[in-house]
Amino acid sequence: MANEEIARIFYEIADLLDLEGVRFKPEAYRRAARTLEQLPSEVRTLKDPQAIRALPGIGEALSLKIEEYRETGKVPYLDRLREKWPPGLLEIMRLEGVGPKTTRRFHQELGIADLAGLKAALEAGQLDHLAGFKARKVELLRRALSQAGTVGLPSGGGRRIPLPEAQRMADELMAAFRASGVPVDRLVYAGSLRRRREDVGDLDLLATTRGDPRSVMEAFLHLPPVREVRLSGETKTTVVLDGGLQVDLRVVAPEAFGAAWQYFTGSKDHNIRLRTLAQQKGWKINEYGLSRGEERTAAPTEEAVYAAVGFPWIPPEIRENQGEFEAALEGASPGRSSLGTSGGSSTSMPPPPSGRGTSTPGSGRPGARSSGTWGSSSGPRTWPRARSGWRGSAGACRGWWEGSGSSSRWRPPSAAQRRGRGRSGPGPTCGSPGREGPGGPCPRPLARGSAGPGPICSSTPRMDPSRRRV
DNA sequence: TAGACCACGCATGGTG
DNA sequence: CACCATGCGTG
DNA sequence: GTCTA
Repeated sequence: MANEEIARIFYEIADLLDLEGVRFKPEAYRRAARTLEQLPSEVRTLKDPQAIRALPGIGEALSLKIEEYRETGKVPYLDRLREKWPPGLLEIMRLEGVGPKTTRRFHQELGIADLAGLKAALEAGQLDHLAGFKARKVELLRRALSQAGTVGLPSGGGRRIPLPEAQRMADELMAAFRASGVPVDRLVYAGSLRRRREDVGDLDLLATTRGDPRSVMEAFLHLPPVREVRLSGETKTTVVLDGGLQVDLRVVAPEAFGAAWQYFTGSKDHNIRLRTLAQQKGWKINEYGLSRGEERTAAPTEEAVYAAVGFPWIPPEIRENQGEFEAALEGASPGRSSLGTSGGSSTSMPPPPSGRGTSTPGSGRPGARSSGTWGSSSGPRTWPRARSGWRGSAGACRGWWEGSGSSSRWRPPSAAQRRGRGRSGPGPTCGSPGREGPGGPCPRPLARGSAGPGPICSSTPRMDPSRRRV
């Protein structure tokens, strides 16, 4: 019995609980599901209940359910939930841009129970009478629906690609991006690719610039392989490539590079843990740096982020909240050693051989190496020294600086800028059919090969069916 | 056993 | 028009 | 739901 199986069950329970509007539980189930998925493949099948109970995010109740499933092949709790909701609702909820709230409204207010019903209601114009649903949203829904039919759930969406392939695509994309001549200072990849997961669901790129991030976004949107623009703002843009791969780009000021890279690399659970730990020390961490009250500390390096919370730099490969924090403390405190023990793995420890050096600290730019020796598989690794007392420039690291040197001027991303976005900005998503967004036409309108009467920018694979995140 | 449960960006629609 | 809340999404 | 104070 594969852990994946249980993970899927937990994901489904989470979705159903979401439908019910339950708070916190859904995330708890997903957290547990992610933990199960990440167990080292050699241990795909766990035997000792106690060991399971010790895994992060899995407590009394969930370990019992696991045990239950193992012995009876069933999880009654899930069955009960399933009885309460038409199965079609889950399909609806997986539509792009449609979440639990919207799904429940469809069901409760319009009696919609599945995709077919939704489509019918859409064509009958029933959605127009739904509060909060105006032309724009209806159009987006129409798009999502048309895609669900074609590329839909089965294999089209949610496909994860093997690391090597993802690496190639990232390299190519970054090269093309650079070649476009944008004024990006640093350009690196993050996410599960940087964590060297076996396969990745999307690409995460991070760039820094001292100039106007909008011009960076603009250039990105027009890269050749970009098929569709899902959303695009001043600091964050999401596109879909021709192959169906989603790529997220974030742009921050150089001063925030470390914080942003850390955040964007994840994993989610690692980030939450780190931020929670920071919280306990009175710090707040976000992708722009650290803050404590009015006090603000930028974070040009990842080290600075970890150091603020009292940790050495942690290699991306083990950032899964699977014991790396505990291990880091042991390694850092004189006297003890041995990682292992805690809960799961911490196995995949030794980073890839420095061979293609790109991966770890440098990610494509070895010069960015922010740490000492973490290579050579042998011996107790030397955790990079945590530099404490590091202080960055004051002021939030959001927005960007105009000009440079002492004359540089801080420009927060304000409403004024959004207004000014007028003709030159990226503009919202892809304009609705008939019109173009303020930012001009979508790159590659009418994607080639997009089956069906696709609205602009159509044909996009969907997320993983189980809504699992990278 | 009570209480907390990360932190944020973008798009949309509603309000004044 | 500016502003805010909401929903969905990212790690 | 889990976890911690």
